[in-house]
Amino acid sequence: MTGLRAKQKANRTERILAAATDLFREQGYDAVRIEDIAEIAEVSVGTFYNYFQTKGDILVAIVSREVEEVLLAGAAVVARPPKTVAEALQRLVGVYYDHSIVYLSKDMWRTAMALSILNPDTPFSRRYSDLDGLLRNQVCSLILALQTFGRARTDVDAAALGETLFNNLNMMFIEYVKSDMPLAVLKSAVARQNGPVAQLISAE
Amino acid sequence: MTGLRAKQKANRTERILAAATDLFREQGYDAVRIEDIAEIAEVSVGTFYNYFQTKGDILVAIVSREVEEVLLAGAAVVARPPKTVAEALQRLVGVYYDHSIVYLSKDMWRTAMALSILNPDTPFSRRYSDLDGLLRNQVCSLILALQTFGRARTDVDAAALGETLFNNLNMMFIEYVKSDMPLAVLKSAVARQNGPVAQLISAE
DNA sequence: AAAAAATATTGAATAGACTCAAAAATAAAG
DNA sequence: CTTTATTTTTGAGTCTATTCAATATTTTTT
Repeated sequence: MTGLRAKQKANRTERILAAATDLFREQGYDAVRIEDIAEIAEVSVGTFYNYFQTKGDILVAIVSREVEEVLLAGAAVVARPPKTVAEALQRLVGVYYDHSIVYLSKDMWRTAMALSILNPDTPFSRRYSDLDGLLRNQVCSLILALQTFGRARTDVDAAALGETLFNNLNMMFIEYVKSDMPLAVLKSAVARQNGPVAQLISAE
Repeated sequence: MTGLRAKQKANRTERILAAATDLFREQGYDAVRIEDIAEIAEVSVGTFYNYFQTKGDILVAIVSREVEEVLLAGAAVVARPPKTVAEALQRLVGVYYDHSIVYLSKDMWRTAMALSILNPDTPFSRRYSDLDGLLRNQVCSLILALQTFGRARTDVDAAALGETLFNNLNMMFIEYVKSDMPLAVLKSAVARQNGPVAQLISAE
């Protein structure tokens, strides 16, 4: 039975998250003050800090929600991968990138990524890192699936290769949010980078 | 002819950098206050801000100096690469990592990387990004050198592959500074990841 | 349903990064 | 060597994330 307290807690968490999400999107992370979030969420500053450890924490929480969506979208690609290695990789990468930018601004991504490096031991940073790990595994799974379907050579370590490919696409996403690069440029750059690997591991 | 002003400016820059380097190493980035740096460097807080835009800026400046050393060390490996692809890659990676941790703590690296993502347009962040680009090129050059020496297949895009390999080793370094992973574990993880690529591009 | 215990909220106080108008130091001009 | 102009330093003041002791609310006990 959910007591009054539990209900209020869930309610406040939701209000704070919603307020922060809106404000971060509208004004950018830096311009938003905890006071602003607290006011819109109708709680005090102190209460905000009862629900989230730091200002960065709530951003990482918001971004983590988004990464969960990305993960789901990626799973669909792994389940029915395109025929060739190059196409399959590009499809997965495209899904990742497309989903990543629907709700979150570059500013929010940049800040969240920076903060997860800066404070890796915060609960939400851990969650974010875990999700990153799941994405990495997903790329490995894709390679494995391609091997299973006879599309890729089976004499290569799928996990090792998948990790490398994921780390590359992740680092390229960082470059993207750091700059004013358009999404299309990011995608074609990664396609080009994946080219040699796709060529080399494709089944003859 | 260097006037009095120019001399004093160079002198103060040096004092501020030295003070900040020592303090960051001793106490960690967060624990050091601008006031502390200013006091040891024998300038005022305002003057500090005349020389560096932000607290993060000076850290990125310090780290950038270090990356220049790493770049030099890497050049030696590219000039005379080991015989096999796997060995050559591992030698270069090892040189990068070994040099990176001589003067800078994990805390300093973590903070510098996070800040270069957070404020990519600060002058020192640009410099840091540029240096990263040079390191990336160095990995590409290594692949190219291996191809030239007949150690690697010449039918693969060396630049594309080099970028991927660099982005991977860079991302793994981030994982390393985020965690309490020992250096040896980092190195063997990257060696494992590079395995498939080395195998695939080695000349028959 | 009153009292006691446990849990949560609150906002004034703290700390430290950063700013900026006045003062000082250096350079240039007369 | 003065005077004027230019550049630099300075530190008190501002802003905002974060803390914490007092207060209020909810739950448990009697």
